[in-house]
Amino acid sequence: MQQKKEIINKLRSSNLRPTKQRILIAKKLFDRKKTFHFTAETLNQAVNKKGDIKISLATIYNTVEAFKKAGHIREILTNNSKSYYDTNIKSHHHFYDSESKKLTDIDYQDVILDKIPNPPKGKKIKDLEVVISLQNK
Amino acid sequence: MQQKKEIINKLRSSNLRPTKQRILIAKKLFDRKKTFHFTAETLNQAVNKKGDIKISLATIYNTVEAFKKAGHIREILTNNSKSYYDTNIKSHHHFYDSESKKLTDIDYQDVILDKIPNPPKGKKIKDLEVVISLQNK
DNA sequence: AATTCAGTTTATAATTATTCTAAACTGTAA
DNA sequence: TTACAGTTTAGAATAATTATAAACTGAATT
Repeated sequence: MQQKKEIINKLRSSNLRPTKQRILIAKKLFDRKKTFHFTAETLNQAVNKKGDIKISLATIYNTVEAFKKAGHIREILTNNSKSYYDTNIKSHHHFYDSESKKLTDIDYQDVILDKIPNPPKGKKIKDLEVVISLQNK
Repeated sequence: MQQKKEIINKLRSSNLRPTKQRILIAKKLFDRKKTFHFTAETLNQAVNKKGDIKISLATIYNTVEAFKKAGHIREILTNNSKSYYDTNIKSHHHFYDSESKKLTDIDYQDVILDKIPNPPKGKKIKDLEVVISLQNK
């Protein structure tokens, strides 16, 4: 469980002023046992469900972008029109269920890459993602 | 080089009436040596550049969707807001250059997966994609 | 504690990509 | 040649996201 102080430090350490809104969003995102997959829409619902304070959708977008830039969350590849994010920032892989449009983490040790290509000249590898699309049997 | 007849057969075989527009789009897509990566926007430009006939953007979208359903093209995972497609329909992988927003095919034999996870109960694997994001050195 | 001000939030407008609508058009089967 | 389902089209509608600019606020300075 992340204490408020920890959250404030996390924000401060990435040059994000710890505002009421950011603290509340950070709590929703990081104060949980399992990692969390979300879109701007689902985060907005989660954050504005309870009485608390009302956070505008623009702030949801701003904050998600700021957290992404700071490396606190990462964006996941899908071919859905919405952007999906994950609070698990370690390099890892996903199942994408095209029926339910839900993502699930794949345990890191369950994908083993034996060979990966060299990047083109002048480029380096920033990230490698494996996405396994699922369909009903 | 795909002859007009071949293209018409391709369309017919997937129950797509071979209209002027579809034939022209199919030529642009399939009558080339290398596989082709495109978005609705770039395809629209490519198709409407030359004098030929004018194809509306709605038809571009309709046709891309129809070709995708028929399995003549496949959609590629990116986290760009636009949809990217590939005329290479064999399962294969990509580099995604986040600076130029360009995709490049990775030779099939250059990625070797040694282990992949079992799909969840009731689901089967539809596709597996590896995307390697690049950044400048 | 009051002041200051850059950083932040907000409602709303704007933009971008895509899908929908419904009228006009066209390939093809009869 | 006709008839009609399938297709195309312009333009409207929608969905997700980003931009704008006014109001607000955290925190450094007085």
